[in-house]
Order: sequence, then structure tokens, then C-alpha cells
Amino acid sequence: MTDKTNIETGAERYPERATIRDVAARAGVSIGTASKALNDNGRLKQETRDKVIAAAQELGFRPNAMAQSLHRTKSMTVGILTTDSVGRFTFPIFEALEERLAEHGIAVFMCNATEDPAREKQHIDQLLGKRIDGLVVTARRMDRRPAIAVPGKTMPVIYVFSQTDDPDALCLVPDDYGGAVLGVEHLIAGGRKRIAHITGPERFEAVTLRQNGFADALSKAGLPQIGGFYRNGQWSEQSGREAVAELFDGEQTHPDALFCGNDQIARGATDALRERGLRVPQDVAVVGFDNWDVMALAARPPLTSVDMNLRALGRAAGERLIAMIAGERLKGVERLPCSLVVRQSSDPGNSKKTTEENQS
Amino acid sequence: MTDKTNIETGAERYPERATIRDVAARAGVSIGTASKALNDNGRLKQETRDKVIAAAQELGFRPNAMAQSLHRTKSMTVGILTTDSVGRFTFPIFEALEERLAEHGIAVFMCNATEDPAREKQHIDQLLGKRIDGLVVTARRMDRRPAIAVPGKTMPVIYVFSQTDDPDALCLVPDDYGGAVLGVEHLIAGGRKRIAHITGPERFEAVTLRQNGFADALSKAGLPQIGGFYRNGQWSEQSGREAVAELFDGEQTHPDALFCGNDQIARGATDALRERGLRVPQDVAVVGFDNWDVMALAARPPLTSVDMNLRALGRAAGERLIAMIAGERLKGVERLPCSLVVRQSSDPGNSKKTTEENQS
DNA sequence: TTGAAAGCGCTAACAG
DNA sequence: CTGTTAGCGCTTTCAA
Repeated sequence: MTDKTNIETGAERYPERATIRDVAARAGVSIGTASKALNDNGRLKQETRDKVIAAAQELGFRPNAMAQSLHRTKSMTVGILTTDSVGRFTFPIFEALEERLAEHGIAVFMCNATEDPAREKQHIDQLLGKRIDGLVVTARRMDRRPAIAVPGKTMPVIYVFSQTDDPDALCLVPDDYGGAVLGVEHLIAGGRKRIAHITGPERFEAVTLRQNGFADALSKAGLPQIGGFYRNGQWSEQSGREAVAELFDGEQTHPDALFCGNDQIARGATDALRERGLRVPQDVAVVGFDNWDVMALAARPPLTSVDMNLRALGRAAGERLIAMIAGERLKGVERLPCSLVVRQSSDPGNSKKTTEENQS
Repeated sequence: MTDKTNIETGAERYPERATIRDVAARAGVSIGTASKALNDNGRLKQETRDKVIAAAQELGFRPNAMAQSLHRTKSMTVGILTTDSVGRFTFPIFEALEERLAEHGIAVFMCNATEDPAREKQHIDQLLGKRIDGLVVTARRMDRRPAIAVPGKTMPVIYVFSQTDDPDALCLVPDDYGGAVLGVEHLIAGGRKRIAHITGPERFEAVTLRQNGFADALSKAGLPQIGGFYRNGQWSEQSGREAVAELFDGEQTHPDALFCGNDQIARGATDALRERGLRVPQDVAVVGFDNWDVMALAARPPLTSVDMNLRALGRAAGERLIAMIAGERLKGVERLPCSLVVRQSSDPGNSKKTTEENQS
């Protein structure tokens, strides 16, 4: 019985990769026994078990997951399909998701189908061929996407940071409404009375939800929503600067706080305020949305911002998916809470300097 | 012969998923024949072939890739292991890589092991179990990472946007030196004579390479490298602002151009210049590095910047990997060319307005 | 031109 | 306690 056990077996396909047959041979037991020993099931003498394990170690045996999956009912594999080419929102979600799934021994096939239905279908076909146990779909959030067509409707599908019209689908999204309420209530608690909302294009569902949160928080506090204290523009810094110009030019009453639809708008607004001699937060407080460090920390002063907790979203998606793979049937739209990260742009008392560093 | 073919076979593991056995039964041929028909090999009467294909269609048959891979020498699957938690650099690379591989029917397992050797080993074990045909490693570029230990050294491994000390490894990185030369030569061509370099922490290898490119481009043009016209700081906007303060305070000769280590530094510098009444590019031209749209387009004016062509890097990685899987042995460090994207910050003549929009 | 049968590497039921 | 064996779904000789 030499070291070259695998030569005798003719298993040359994966060279120097020992099979369980090799392990059994080297341990001098049957292949069934080896399996039991390695999987820690069945009744075996401790001695035999050890002998097999030792043999496996020596041969560097690693079971072939594909062969295993042929038996088990699970491939221990899921797919994630993304159409968000930018990846800024997708990535934290993915990270947390992958981490959660890895804990359960599930590997993730990642596919990118940027806005191309043909490529998307191709990817799904491929994934179905790989017998994935589940699928996570991520998208730009602009509009609801068509549901993924899975034959038999037997495979769990979760939409994260995206929605579909299929009422039987499970969708996980941040609670935009609640996030807005959080931001606005923070400003109100700081004594602000004339709060303007500067936000992005109306075609985003998130814009409407955040608007509603903004309006409801105001009226709940008995603050009037003054005409002109709301502005629908782009998601850009420039849009933030333009909004400030509009809101602060002229003789009308000026806002004492800005609640912005994202951090880019907030940053642009902050710059514009500073440039017209207004102090943030003393004269005008600013709250952003996204808590995107690149913007929020680089702004002067650093921005208070609503955090969508994307990692939590990813983690939740992982958990739901695992549950669904285990047989649970989940559906509906689940909105996960946002949180507020307070920095100097809204808090006169907070003078702690936040550091900013990024890699190149 | 009813529609419920799969019930007779007892193949209940993947419910409503037809096997080739089902297809054969429905077509009234043997399972071997069905295989030949579906894979378009062997000699078969056209009629039989059609009959089988029709049956497969009706049953929604999709071959089980895991079962196939048990035979073929390839799993048609690769892994990508990333330790760049930010993802800003990794993502475009990944996208292009995945696209390239998908064209060849190869699916990508994506694993994130942020700076954690234990998690990394776990992931690699898992991937080896899945019998991946190859592995791509991505990392922060700060330092060379230890080589991945693959038993038997038989599986292709490529390091992208990262390097390892193993001389037998293949590493793909952007040509930082050349990129710097590109940026500096552009400034020189614009008539600038006193060019300062503001860059990031020296512990990054990229910093040294870009410094060398900067210095060589200057001396090639016969321009002296003046003391103090170089500054080693952070990768942040604040660092850019501080550098400008240092370089432009006092009575010494001021630079007429800044070559910056990344776009954040460049943006900070641009802001600081504007705030002290200097016009960009008329008084001082600015060139950044990374061509990160979020920074480059939002800056006032938009930044000329060196683009590392990360998508090209990813595409190249895909091609090399496919070649290696096919048996080629590649090694060494390959440096892929950068390119320059000219915008207003360096080009007095260029007044075209670049638009800026991002999603929330 | 088609069918039968022997595996790929592994697990699990059933004997011994 | 251990070995034998029948598959998982598919491919590929080798016969017929």
C-alpha cells in the first residue's frame, strides 16, 4: 500500500485529489466505513474512526461537494443576481449576506446582469443548472422589477433593496419613511422650526416615502409645511447647491434646517451655505441620507445622516433565505429600520472631529 | 406515458425537476440515446434527436451541472476571494471578470474574507470542496499578501489588484508608474513648469511607483524637482486642503500645477485653491488619480484624472484565468496601462460641462 | 442507429 | 461494529 493510492484507482480526473475510496484503502476499511467515520455518523469503533481520519489527513482528502450534493437534497449553494452596476449600495448588503450564509456552509454564486434581460435569463438558466438552493435579487431601486421566473416556483427567491409586483415574493427594503421621520425628528428636537426638504427625482419610490415621512413628522410636531420648503431635484451635490440658492435668495423666510434626500445633496448644500456665509449647524442644521462615509465624513462639517443599515439588510436576507430553504414560506414587503448617525452638521454641541481616510 | 413521468422514477429530491431519465422515457428512447441527442454528439437519426429535444422541452429539462461535472474534468466554476471590504476598486474588476467568464459558461463563487486569515482559509477549503477550476484573489493593495496555499499547486490562481511574493504566481495590477507619467506629461504639455505632487501614505507600494513616474517625467522634460513640491499625507480631501495650505502659504514660489495621488486629495486641493482665490485651471492645474466619478465629477471644476482601467484589469484576469484553466502556465507581474481622462481642472480650453448624477 | 452498462465520488440502507 | 450495495443524474464506451 503505497502513497500513490490514487493511481491504482484510475481516478486521474482531479490529479492528486484523493477520493474516499483512496482513504478507505489506506485505512484498510471499506468505503462505507470510511464515509461513516468522516461524517461522524453510524456506530464505529473509535479506533477505526481515528484510523480513517488519519488516512484522510495524510492524503489531504477533501470530499467532493458536487458528489455529495447529488445525494443530499441541497446543493449548499445560492445565487445572487444584481443589476446595480455601481455597487455602492449592493456591496455592503452582499458582504453581510455572504458572511451569514458562509456560517451555514452555503456558497454564493454572484452574477451581474446590468439592465440586460437577456443576460439575466442566461444567468438564471446557469444557476438553475447548478441547482442553487435559493436566489437573492438586488436591483437599482428606481422601480419595481419583474419577478424572476423560476419553473415550479419551488425555489426560494428574495428581493433585497428592490421590489417586485409578485405578491407572493419576499422583498426586503429599508424603511425610508421611518428613516425620514428619524432625521426630521432629530432636527425638531434640536429646536428647528423651519425645515426644508431637498430631495431627488420623484420617479424613485424612496423619494415619495421619505417625503411622506418628512411631512408627517412635521405635522405631528405641529410645524407647518411651508410652500417652497421642499425641492425635487437630482441626487447630486450641484442640486444641493442650487436648492440652497433658491431657498436662501430673496426676502422670504429662510429655513433653519435642511433635510436632504442623500448625502451628496447634503454636502452640496453645506458647501453652498458656507459659501454664502451661513454657519452649519448654528444658522442652518443639515441632515443627509445614506450615511455614505465618503460624503458624510468629507463634508465640512461632517454630516449627520440617516443610515439604511445595509449590512443588517444583508444579514436579514441571509436569515430569511436560510429559513426558506429549510421550508418556511415567507412573503410580503419587509421594511427594516434605519438609524441616525449624528455628526456636527446638526449638533452645535458636538465638536468631536471625525477622521476621514480612504484607500487608493 | 403520462405527464407525471418523474413520479415513476422516484426522483423526488428535486421535485418537478425532470431528469434525463424522464426525458428518455417520454421520448421513448434509452437514456444513453437521450444524452447523445441533447449533447449533439454521437450518430443519431435526426428524427430521434428531434423527438428527444421535444421531450426535454416539454418537461423543462435542464441538466444537473453537478452531475455533469462529476464526469468532465471541469466544474465550470471559479472562486473570487476578496479582502477589500470597501469594494470601490474591487467591484468594477469583478464585474468585468464575471462578464468575461460568463461568456465561457463559468460561474463565479464570491467570497469575502476581510483581513481575517481564519475566514480566508475556511473559504478556500469550501471552494476546494466545490472543485473550483481556478481562483482569483483581490486585496487591498497596501502590501503584498501571502500566497494562497493550494494543495498540489495544480489549480490556477491569479492575483488581481494585489500582489504576492510567490514568484510563480501571476499578478495583474495597474501600471501606476505609467499612469503617473501620463498625468504629469499632460500637465507639462499644458505648459506647466512648477508641478507639485501630493500623495498618500508611503506604505502603499502604489505611492512609490507614482512618485517615481512623477519624478522621471519631470526630469525627462528637464524640469527640476523642487524641494517642498512634494507631500506625503493621507488619501483624504482634508489632506489635499492641508497640502495646498502648506504649498501656497508664505513667500516661496508657488506651484502652477498639482499632480494628486487620488481624486479625494485632488478635490480637497481644488476646494482649497478656490477658497484662497486661485482659479483652477488658469492659475493652478490639477490632475487626480483613480477617475472615481463620485469625486472627479463633483469637484469644481470637474477633475482631470488618471484612470486605472479596472474593468480592463478584470477582463484581462478573466482571459488569463481561462487560458490557465486550459493548461497554460502563466506567471509574473503584469502591469496594465492606465489612461487619462481630461476634464476642466487641467484644461483651460475645455469648457464642456460634465454632468453629475448618482442614485440613492 | 440505438441500448446496456460501467462508472464519476459519495451516502445510506441493509446485511452480516 | 463493519462491509456490501444500490443509487444521486449524467456521460461514455462497448455491444447489439
